[in-house]
Amino acid sequence: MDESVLAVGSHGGDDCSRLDQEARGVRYQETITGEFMSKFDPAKFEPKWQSYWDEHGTFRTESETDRPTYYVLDMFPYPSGAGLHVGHVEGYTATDIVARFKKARGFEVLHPMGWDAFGLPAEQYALKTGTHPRETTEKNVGVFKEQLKSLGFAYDWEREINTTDPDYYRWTQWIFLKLWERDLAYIAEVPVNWCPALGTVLANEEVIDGRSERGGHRVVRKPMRQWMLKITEYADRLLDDLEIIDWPEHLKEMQRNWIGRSRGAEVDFAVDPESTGGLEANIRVFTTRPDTLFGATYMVLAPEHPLVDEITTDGQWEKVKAYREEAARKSDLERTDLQDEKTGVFTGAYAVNPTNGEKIPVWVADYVLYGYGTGAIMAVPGHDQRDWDFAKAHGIEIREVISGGDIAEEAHEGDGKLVNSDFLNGLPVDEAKGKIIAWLEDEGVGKEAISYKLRDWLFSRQRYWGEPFPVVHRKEDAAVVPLPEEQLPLTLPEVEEYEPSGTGESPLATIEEWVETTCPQTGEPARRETNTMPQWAGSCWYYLRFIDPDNDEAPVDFDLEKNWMPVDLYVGGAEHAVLHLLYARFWHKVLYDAGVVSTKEPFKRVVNQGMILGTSYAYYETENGELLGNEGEGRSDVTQKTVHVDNVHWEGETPMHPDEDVELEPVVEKMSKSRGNVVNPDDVVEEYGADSLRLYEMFMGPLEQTKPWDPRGVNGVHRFLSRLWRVVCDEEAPVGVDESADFDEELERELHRTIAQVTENTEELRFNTAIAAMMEYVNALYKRDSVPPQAVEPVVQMLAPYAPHTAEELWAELGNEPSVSEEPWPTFDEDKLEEDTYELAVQVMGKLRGTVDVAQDADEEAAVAVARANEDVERHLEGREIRRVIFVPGRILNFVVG
RNA sequence: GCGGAAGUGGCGGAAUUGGUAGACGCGCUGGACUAAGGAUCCAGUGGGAGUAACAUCCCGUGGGGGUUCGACUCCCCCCUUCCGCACCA
Repeated sequence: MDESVLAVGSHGGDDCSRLDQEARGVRYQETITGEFMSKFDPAKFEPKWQSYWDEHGTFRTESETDRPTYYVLDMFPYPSGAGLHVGHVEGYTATDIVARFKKARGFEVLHPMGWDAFGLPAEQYALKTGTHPRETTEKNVGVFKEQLKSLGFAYDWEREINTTDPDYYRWTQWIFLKLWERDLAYIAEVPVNWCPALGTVLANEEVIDGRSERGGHRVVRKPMRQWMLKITEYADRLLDDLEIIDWPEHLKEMQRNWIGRSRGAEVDFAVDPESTGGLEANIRVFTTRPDTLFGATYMVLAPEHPLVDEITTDGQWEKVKAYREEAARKSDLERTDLQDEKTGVFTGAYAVNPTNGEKIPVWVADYVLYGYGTGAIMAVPGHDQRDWDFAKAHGIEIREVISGGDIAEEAHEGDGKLVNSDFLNGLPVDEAKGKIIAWLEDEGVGKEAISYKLRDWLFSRQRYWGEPFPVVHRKEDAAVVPLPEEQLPLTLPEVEEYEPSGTGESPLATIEEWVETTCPQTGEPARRETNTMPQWAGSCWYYLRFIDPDNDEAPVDFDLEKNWMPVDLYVGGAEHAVLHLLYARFWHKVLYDAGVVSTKEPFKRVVNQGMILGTSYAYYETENGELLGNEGEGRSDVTQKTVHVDNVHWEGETPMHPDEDVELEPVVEKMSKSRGNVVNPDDVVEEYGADSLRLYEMFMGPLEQTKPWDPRGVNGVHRFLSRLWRVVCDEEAPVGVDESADFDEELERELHRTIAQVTENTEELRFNTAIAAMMEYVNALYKRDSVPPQAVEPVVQMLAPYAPHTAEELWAELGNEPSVSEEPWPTFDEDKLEEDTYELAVQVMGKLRGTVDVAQDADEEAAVAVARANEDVERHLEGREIRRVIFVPGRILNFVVG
């Protein structure tokens, strides 16, 4: 028996102070305290084991190993000032269980953690307080790290990385140079999402409903000089390689939608020179329905389309100009949602339909997007609802070219036979498509084409707190010159002001001595790039750096990469389903092409942990200040307000407003500061210990599912740990561990069944049912007076990944050498799973009429004999003819009677 | 509107190559131990009928049809909820 462990586990310490603060009666307090401390008290041993793992390097990973490798990764956090929330804990616990489990199963496990520490919040805090983002970041990282350690996660902290560390972003810059060398990075003057409040541009993905994803500020379109990455060049591979990875379907589907590949044709329409005063021009459109070409009755150019300037006639110029200006002022939001009526203006020009020579009017309308396809369309109102709406509004002809619908009522977008289409008449849609494409190609006026929703990645931000671009702009000839590799990292200079210049340039532009430099090739005067990279950059490749964090020759050693990649399991929030995962896949493929890595895809398996919801307490306030309870729900003249959870006044089971006589309504919703329904992991750890928090989050339900937090639920798992604790440690418990206790067959069978189920469930990430199985087993132990150590030790070993501190403590208490984290996973014996007999369900006409015990190897005849000896069964068979007997050994016996 | 996922006790959830629905936990009810219990232990807990009690029977996995000896599980139609995309030609 390890005495040091015992000593920590028993009386002593300063726990009284906490209870003092709770202002309980003195006598009550003493009794409770005394009793509590001889019981299960995680605070007494959790920190001890955390130090033990640290000191012994229990979870250090050997990069070079002969054992099979397993790489399990969390989406590393942005270290915000708010600290860790229960959603982090959910994902991190899941991976921690897997890491510890795989280690016990003989794998060399890589399970690292780091910080995605560039980003807006630290910079905005700097704007407000003048604190350097580096300081804010360091402080927040400290808090996060302490929180993670307090939860006992088995990270190899020697591999900790931070994206803001120059030794790290040196390689982010290096990868950028690879992109540049491969012609995948370029500068363009593009209309961007400019957010005046944040003083920066945002990527399309960072704009939601016309507002910034972070902070909800207004976003407008503005043309600016920007860095772009040619992710579109990889669109096909990003789409096709989804087939070779094991991701949840919804996630793949979101990526497919985002890439948005569609097959169709590009068709050239000549502008009729007569309508434009002799100007010759060509309008190229993309369409997925070339079969409807004969039904095109007008064309539309996006307002931004450059041809608008050329073809608009003098008579229409004023109107077109006004329309374009209005469209430019509108945000994307206004161009879509707020607009029922489709607006547009006629340019005065006509185009010629190549199939029949017909002249059709060319309009400008903002329902056509400049960024998709060619920015121009042929409009077929008979067979496209959007065009139909527009044609109706502007009195344009609607022509039927596919039969089967009623185009007077709505556009017919489905299948049918071609009509009014010359040589296509009579064909179904599919065949017509093939035939018209062939015809277009023969005539040289069109070809088969593929279009994508995916656009090139807007890769620069006008911020200070990001990776500087490793390039200079030579003044002489405006050439963009990359820095040579040996000059990396290009570090961020110190600045006085974090304020963006307001014109769109970053604060870096104000640091003369940094900006003014010379060209590394010619020595001529040059300016540094003052944009910085977006936050996604650092997270695009961090999983590689964990494999080889101290390498100063390369981002990652090629052989080590080969040994560890791809990541076997990657767990994180669904909010990164598109952006981060798509960008990281893109960079990985570029690195693959550049020979830096050996794998085509970085993440073999991805799992999104479900959101944890909180309960808030709502009431409703009318315009004149009257407060209503749930009777206000759904009324349009009221505003929903929330009472902070801590301020709810409980009248028994009823939540009441603290000041008014109003009954509150519990609402289960996403946790947010403003709702006052955020559960702080630190509080739970303090009250119940880290193991109970871990266990509860895993017991709540399936990992991927959205689940409501039940504050009483933690109690249940805490009770379970406490029960197991008492079996081992409490002499007054109704059951104790005793060397001489009988390890009977029944108990042994229970144990082996438990091992089988926990093993299988853990492997499949079904932690909730694994925990349930362990609970059942512990309940079974409780039915006895005493149990032998060999009946308890395996369950302690299986508990270790889930509740590691408690498991370590019990393992030592059972007289074993530390640490249980170094022990192999228990095995089970197939032969010990089954009894000699089993309970067979007997049905008559499919209804359960009784159960009987039959021998394991009973055949149908034997089973029927036993079943018919059962009164209840026999009663239902009485006087009826047995027409058929269905016997599935081990499962069911069913009599079909006449 | 389109796409994806899902509807099971008072609550979170178990159980699907079709085979005893409701494991495990919360909550609740009763009892034990107590000066006390928000500790612990024991028992019970889907709904209904029935019995002195035990039996026993009927209904039941969002709704309606179907396949089958047998359906939470498979097929068709409908309803609801959540998530994502949203004028992508």
